Amino acid sequence: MKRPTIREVASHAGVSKATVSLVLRDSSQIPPVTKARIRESMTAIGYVYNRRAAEMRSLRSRTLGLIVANVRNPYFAELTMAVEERAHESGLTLILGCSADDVGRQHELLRAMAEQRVDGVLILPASQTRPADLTKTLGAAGVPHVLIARSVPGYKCDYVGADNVAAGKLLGEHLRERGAKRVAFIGGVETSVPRKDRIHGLLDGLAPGVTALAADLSSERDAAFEPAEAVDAALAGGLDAIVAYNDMYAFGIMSALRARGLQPGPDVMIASFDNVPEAARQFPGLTSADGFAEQVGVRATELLLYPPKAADDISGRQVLFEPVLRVRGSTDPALVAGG
Amino acid sequence: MKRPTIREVASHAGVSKATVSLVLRDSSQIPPVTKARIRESMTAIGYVYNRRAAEMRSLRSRTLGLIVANVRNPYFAELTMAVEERAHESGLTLILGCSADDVGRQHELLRAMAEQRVDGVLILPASQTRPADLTKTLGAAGVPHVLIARSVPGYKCDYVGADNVAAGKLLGEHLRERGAKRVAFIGGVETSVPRKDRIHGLLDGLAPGVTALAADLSSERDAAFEPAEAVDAALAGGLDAIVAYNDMYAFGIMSALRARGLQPGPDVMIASFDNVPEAARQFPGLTSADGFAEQVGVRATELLLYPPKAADDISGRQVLFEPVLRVRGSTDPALVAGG
DNA sequence: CTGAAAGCGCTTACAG
DNA sequence: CTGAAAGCGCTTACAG
Repeated sequence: MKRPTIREVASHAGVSKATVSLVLRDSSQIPPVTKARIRESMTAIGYVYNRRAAEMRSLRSRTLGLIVANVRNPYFAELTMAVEERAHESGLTLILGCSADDVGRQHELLRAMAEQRVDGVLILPASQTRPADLTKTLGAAGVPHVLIARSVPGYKCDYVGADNVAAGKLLGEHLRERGAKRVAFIGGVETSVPRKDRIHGLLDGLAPGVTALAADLSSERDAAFEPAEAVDAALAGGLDAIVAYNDMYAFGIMSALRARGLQPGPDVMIASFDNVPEAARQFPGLTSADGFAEQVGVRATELLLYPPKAADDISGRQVLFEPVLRVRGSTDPALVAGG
Repeated sequence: MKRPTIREVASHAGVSKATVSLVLRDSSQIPPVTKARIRESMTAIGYVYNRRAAEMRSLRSRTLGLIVANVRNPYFAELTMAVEERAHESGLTLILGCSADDVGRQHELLRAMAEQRVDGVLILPASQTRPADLTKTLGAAGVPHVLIARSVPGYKCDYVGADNVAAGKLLGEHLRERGAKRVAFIGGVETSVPRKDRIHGLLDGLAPGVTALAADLSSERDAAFEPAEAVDAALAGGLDAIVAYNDMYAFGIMSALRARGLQPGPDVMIASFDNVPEAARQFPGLTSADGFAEQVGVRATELLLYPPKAADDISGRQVLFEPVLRVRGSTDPALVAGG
């Protein structure tokens, strides 16, 4: 099935291809009457603009790539929607790739996006990503890009995310105030930068008081994370609070606690990071440090669309969101009643 | 920044453009030694394949469009990931659009995808979609497409989704067996086809026994759904069970019940549709009819990639998944213990 | 205000 | 085994 081109439109309307092209872009050079006539020809023969051909000639793609590990985590889902909306507003088409936190898969996606000549890429790097992984693909192809939510040590470029160190500290201080004595950290991939940052901040926030973090309780788990196992190990060590790497881990941990007859909150405090909407819907509600999913997505897209002036810092702009703690029943019994 | 083209590669390697092109597609016409030499030239000058140019010439786009209302609902998130993975396996790039269940937005997305010359579109139609909305864009442009999860009355085309009528019936029978006497249905958009199907099946499943559905308790809500309000209305009518349009509504309803001092399960049974992973993590676990998110995504992608033979039915293939009910503590106190 | 020609970066026959 | 030419569907100067 051959689709009509501007050539067919031109001959149907009795004008040249160039004139049709100008009408397509609604040029003021063409008188309204002519425009109307040519547009009638378009609908008459069922013409559909071929944007890819146009973009090839003008050497732009009006396309934006987004790579996330996974869209099942509500944090990334929210972020993805924010990016899609912002891209759509700017007339850009969004290409989505899910890396499954796998560097090989991520590499294929980056390559495909470079070959598609995307105008830019937003990437939540897989946790094992090294600078060379990004240099080889994005760098070599000269594709503008912004890292989101996870930075890559030793790789300088624009970055947007929550301030994980500050958020961890806030959480640590909160638990100390709530009287926690022994706190375990559970979840996250060992190599993850946000994980290190969160633990770092947490220790800082817990330290000033008498509260001691039982560092040996800090369970490190990979993708095959089994909450029951981690919770058993933590409980065996004796503890009164658990900090999860993020809300998704926390949900699994809460369920594991209940299965052991323990009430999250009254029996063991639990708190985490991201503050996905589901955190508020748990029973009891889950205390969580906001991850600013939507804001991160929007700001990252804007950074990509509006590159820095020559005067700006070339070594990479950093946008960090100040932490906000959403305190709920999982660390404050007074808030368990619901509502 | 001008990127090198096959022309540069050709002159660097001392061959013609055609030879380079053949190497790019790993043609067996070119001897391995020549290939190796040309590939060295590519890396030497930093050549990146321009897939869009290639596709324009060969009149394919190797691109697939997916339109969902929103990816925040874990059901659609799961479906989106399944589609992305399946597309990636077939060497296709995924373009994602979120309609926010808005027909206008959906129209813009469909138009953009047609202009991008996607090879096909998977669409979860916005609930207000009429046949003309799809005919004008996809039909006129001759873009192959498959509807997922929601059909459009009066529009014949390939469709993949759960069997909502059968699922509703299963749920109705389950509640009848559990001794429900008065059941309210809450949530969903009034015009939604799955909603009608679910209610239809539910009534069928409840009917054979003495159980009576208080039809007047069936609250219809739009995007501005306020669970508290709906729950109050339902409780005022007197009831012992609530069926939610889907799990996301159910979570809000459970939270509203708790805020009123009612235990989901023991005090008011609650069940819903989709069976997103979060349903199992609620406390108590939420009884839900499976929505087969992953399977729906995979099958729909396959339908798009492997169009029917000429001999097949032209009026649209239908793939309906047989319902499976996941019974949990929200309708069976024996299962509340957790685990 | 409109047209003829060149070209975006590839692939596709067709020669040799 | 390799090259010269035409063309995918547009846009972009440049004339007139």
